[in-house]
Amino acid sequence: MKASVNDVAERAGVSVSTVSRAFTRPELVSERTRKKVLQVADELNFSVSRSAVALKRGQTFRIALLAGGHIDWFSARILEGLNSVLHDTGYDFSIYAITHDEERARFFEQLPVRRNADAIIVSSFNLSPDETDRLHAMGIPIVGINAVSPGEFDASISIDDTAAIQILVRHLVALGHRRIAYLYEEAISPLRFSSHQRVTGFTQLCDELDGVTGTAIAVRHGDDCANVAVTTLLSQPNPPTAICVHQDSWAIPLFFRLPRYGIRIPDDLSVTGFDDSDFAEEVGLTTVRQLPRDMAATAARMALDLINGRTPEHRHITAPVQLMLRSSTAAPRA
Amino acid sequence: MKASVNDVAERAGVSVSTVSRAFTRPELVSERTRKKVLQVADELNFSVSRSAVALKRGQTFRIALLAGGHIDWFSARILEGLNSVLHDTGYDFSIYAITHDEERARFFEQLPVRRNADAIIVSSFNLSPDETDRLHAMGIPIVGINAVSPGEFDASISIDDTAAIQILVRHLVALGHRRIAYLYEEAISPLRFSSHQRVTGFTQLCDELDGVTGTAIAVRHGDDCANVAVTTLLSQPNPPTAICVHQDSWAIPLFFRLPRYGIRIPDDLSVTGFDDSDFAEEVGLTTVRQLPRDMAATAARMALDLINGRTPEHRHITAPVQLMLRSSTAAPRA
DNA sequence: CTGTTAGCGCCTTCAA
DNA sequence: TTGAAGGCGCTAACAG
Repeated sequence: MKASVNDVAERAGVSVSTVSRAFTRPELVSERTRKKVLQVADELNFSVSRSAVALKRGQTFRIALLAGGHIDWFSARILEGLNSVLHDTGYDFSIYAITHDEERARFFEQLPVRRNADAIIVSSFNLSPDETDRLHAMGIPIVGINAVSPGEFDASISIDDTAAIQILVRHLVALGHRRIAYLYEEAISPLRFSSHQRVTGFTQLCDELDGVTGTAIAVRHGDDCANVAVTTLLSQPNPPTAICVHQDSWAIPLFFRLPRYGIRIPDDLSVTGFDDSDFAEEVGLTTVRQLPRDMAATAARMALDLINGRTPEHRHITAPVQLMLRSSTAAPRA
Repeated sequence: MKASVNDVAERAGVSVSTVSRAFTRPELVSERTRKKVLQVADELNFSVSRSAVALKRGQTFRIALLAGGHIDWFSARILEGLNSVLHDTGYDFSIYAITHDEERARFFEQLPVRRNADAIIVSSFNLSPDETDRLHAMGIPIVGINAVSPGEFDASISIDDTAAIQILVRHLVALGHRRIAYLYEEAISPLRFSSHQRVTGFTQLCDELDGVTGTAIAVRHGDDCANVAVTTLLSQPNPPTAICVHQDSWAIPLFFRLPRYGIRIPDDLSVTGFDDSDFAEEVGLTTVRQLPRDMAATAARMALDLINGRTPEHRHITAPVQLMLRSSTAAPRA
């Protein structure tokens, strides 16, 4: 059932090293021998054992992925992108799904990755200096995706969250909006997610722009975004005329529930999202597109470079974003 | 940087076997020795190399996951569920993302999993007898999730697709609907996805029920579900009063676009989904809930049992579904 | 171009 | 309770 190089060697009448070479460096083996070996290998259902290669070469052929515990639209794209590059090079994934702060603490304390991954990819996490140090102590390359860290990653690719949110703000201001709200996720832990930069980017630009009032409103985890939105709209005489939400999926409740309470989009309220995820086009949501699948593929290539001792052409990349204009934004009514 | 059992042994003044035992069978080592070893291991940043253990034990500590190339809501839950059980037992994932038919053919021809996974988990695939045979030839346990196969899996967990769709039909019929349409995904290859059973289940029950007309309509991959729906409604004098769609996400376009053309849900048309995925509650979609995360966790436990030579308590499990009544279904208007 | 051999890091008899 | 030694399957010198 399980043939090894020895079995193949014996049956093909060659030595084990020839078998090994026939697979790893075919150019060193004569055409005829190689064909013979490959044929026998096939007959015997042989294929190279990654564990053995790993042991011999001192690699693990495993990539650790540190990401949020819930695989949302973004994380799913990240996995797809990583896999599209890494799978064919023989790499598998160790998925460290971090849901709670305790898990996070445990991860950084125990570093279970030690000696069991060739690289670690950090997605959408902000790391503290301490955490970055711990990671580096493992002695393997660390690649960040949308992960800002005071320390340095060996490589990284991220969108410019600040610039991205400001594009949306400028779009709204150009339409004539002067009172804008931003609904963001109240972080469970202070350093949780890198996208928190959007909040500060939003606030800053609104402050700078003459006559523009920007209000950042925290949505507690588990709270309903629509309730928060309506509360905001009803709690002041001059409510915002536009609401930016942290990510596209938050806009769904707004689209469905606001009209029932007499608030039409975009007539009474403009709404913007973030991500350009699956249904954004469907519902006509103005948003900022990022391409996490592509970002992850790039991150994977950089990781491979670093693992193999090559220097990636670029080590720190800013990924492009694009404003997607749709029907959820319009000029405010007089 | 990379300490091995030898380093730990030397520094702790014991033999390598003692170090090994301190980790794998602590009960065989005296309290004092064990503490000493663990302490030194910590100082040296030691942790057991999975590659070496794998080689020694003849396992791989990898699980192959065969699934669709796009990680949708369902696949993401599957990954979460598998990882929740398998991660802590030292298992990583080899993700075989099958997008095209050629990829599928290549997979079954080359069987790259050979000797590089301890089990294979097949999610949402229908396998041909040939494919099942090929899989079995690898000599590792095969566990199916929502995967129906003429051959046998070593273990499986699936919902009853036929029963599930029929619950929805009966719900609609009880409300008074007599003309019902079912929008299903036209399979790219005849054996593609197991959920095709829903179509036959739908058609069968409608045929059986007196006075009920069921129409199954194929939606081509990439086609817009809303266009298909409106076409259906306008192409006959007595159009359906209810539409069942293949999965929740297809309902989103209906909710958004139908009202613009004067079709209100549920007043003019009842709509049902399938899955109870994230936004279903938000938009008030009547649907059937399945719990893929739980199913995957169960599948993972069965896989572990089979890998370790244990017999799972149940080998073939039918997972529960539940009708989720919401506001997208109502009695048809006279 | 091909064969021989040592050893990657660990576990597991077997012996003490 | 601990130690010594072989070998899991493969690759990379080194030798021929």
